[in-house]
Amino acid sequence: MFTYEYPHPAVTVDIVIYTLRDDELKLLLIKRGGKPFKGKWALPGGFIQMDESLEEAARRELEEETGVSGVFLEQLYTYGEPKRDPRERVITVAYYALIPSDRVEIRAASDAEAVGWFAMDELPKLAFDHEEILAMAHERLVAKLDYSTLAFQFMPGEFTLTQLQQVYETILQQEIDKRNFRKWILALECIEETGNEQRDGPHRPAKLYRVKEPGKVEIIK
Amino acid sequence: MFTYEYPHPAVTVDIVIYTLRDDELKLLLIKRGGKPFKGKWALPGGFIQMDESLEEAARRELEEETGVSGVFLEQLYTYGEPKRDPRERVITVAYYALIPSDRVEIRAASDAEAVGWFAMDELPKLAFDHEEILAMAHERLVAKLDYSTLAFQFMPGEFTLTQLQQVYETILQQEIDKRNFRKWILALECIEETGNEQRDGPHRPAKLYRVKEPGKVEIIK
DNA sequence: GCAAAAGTGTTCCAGATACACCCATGT
DNA sequence: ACATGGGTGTATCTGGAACACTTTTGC
Repeated sequence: MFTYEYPHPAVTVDIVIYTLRDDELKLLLIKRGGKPFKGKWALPGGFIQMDESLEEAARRELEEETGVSGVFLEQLYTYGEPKRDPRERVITVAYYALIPSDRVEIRAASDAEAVGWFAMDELPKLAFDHEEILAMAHERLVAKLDYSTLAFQFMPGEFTLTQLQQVYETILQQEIDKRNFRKWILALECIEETGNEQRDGPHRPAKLYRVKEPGKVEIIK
Repeated sequence: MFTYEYPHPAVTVDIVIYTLRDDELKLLLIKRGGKPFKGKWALPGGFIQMDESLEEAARRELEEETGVSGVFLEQLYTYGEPKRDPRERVITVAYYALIPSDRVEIRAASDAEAVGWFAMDELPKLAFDHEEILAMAHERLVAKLDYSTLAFQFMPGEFTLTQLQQVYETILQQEIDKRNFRKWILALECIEETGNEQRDGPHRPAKLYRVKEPGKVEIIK
């Protein structure tokens, strides 16, 4: 038992975990195994521990649910409406994470009945205020695609320009001219040819590229 | 006394309160009257109450320190390093506020020895991690000046284009071409002539403008 | 009439957009 | 040989940047 002179809220982290799969933007949801909202889908997350920072808490939860570490993770917003959790006052610090398409590996965590990747257009109703969190995460993702090199965080170690273009087209939901896209992306000087080619059908092989500084997300324009 | 099954952090809000005064960007600091960091300067802020939202807490603190309400206030970032406060685990949700130059009125709050407006180049050493908060607030302010109509939040009800230009020049710390600035700002169609003029010296009077939708901050470009 | 700030247009350049064909391969 | 996706260049448009003189007033 822990006792304080003044009331304290509980603090959680919730994470919007994005990846690209089957040419669709997908995010990870867990089916809640406990109260409240038992049986409803929700963002992965949990209570912070007293000896870890907020980002450490988010990375711990991320790894518990997906097994991945070292991926892009950024704080999104903090939600603290007094009644957002029916149990007690809970303030949640929301993060969003991007997982490269070749590192997806779901692990069912103990406190969830089920885990699943959902496309944006097949989302179930969510627990708490998680739909609001999702809306803000998506807004941020779309915005950052435009003014930063965030999209590279979805790419595997080697990729073709067409694959990269599909990432932009999938998230922005609009077609992009191939020549202009290539001119623009190469002018950023953030990627380089690996020298390898990908051949996967009756057509000319595609050059493979890699990101020069994989961890880095630069502001552009 | 308040008792919980698991340990809970304390949660505070801290506010970076900006205004423009004497052609300088200034922010409000308070001299701490209590422990920890007694006698040091810090951002205004305080513990959240259990029945108010985070933004309500920030607005309450803002009004306690300055007397103003209804001004621009936006969440900045949440800081939660385990040791950022020596007393106990304290997580702070930082906000920043912009006060129009004609509404500045300091009120000394009970928990502060002194209150003062500081220019960016005359800041004292600050308590806690408040310098980090300030750095992020300034970064956000400068960025938003470029891609939104945030600057209007500093303006009084009526203002001249030269005054508006000075706001940009002061915050961005660079000179702007008068003709290009006027062309750009008028093309936004966010301000309109009031019909009044300001005459204040041996020169041609300046037209006065007002913001069409004073509360609104639009994303531009 | 002079000093001081307000007001006003045009040229130039760079970056974004629009657009269509040839290339290398597997079957 | 043909079907498939990979790869490339030019003309145009648009928004930003550079730049100097006239206007109105108070003294």
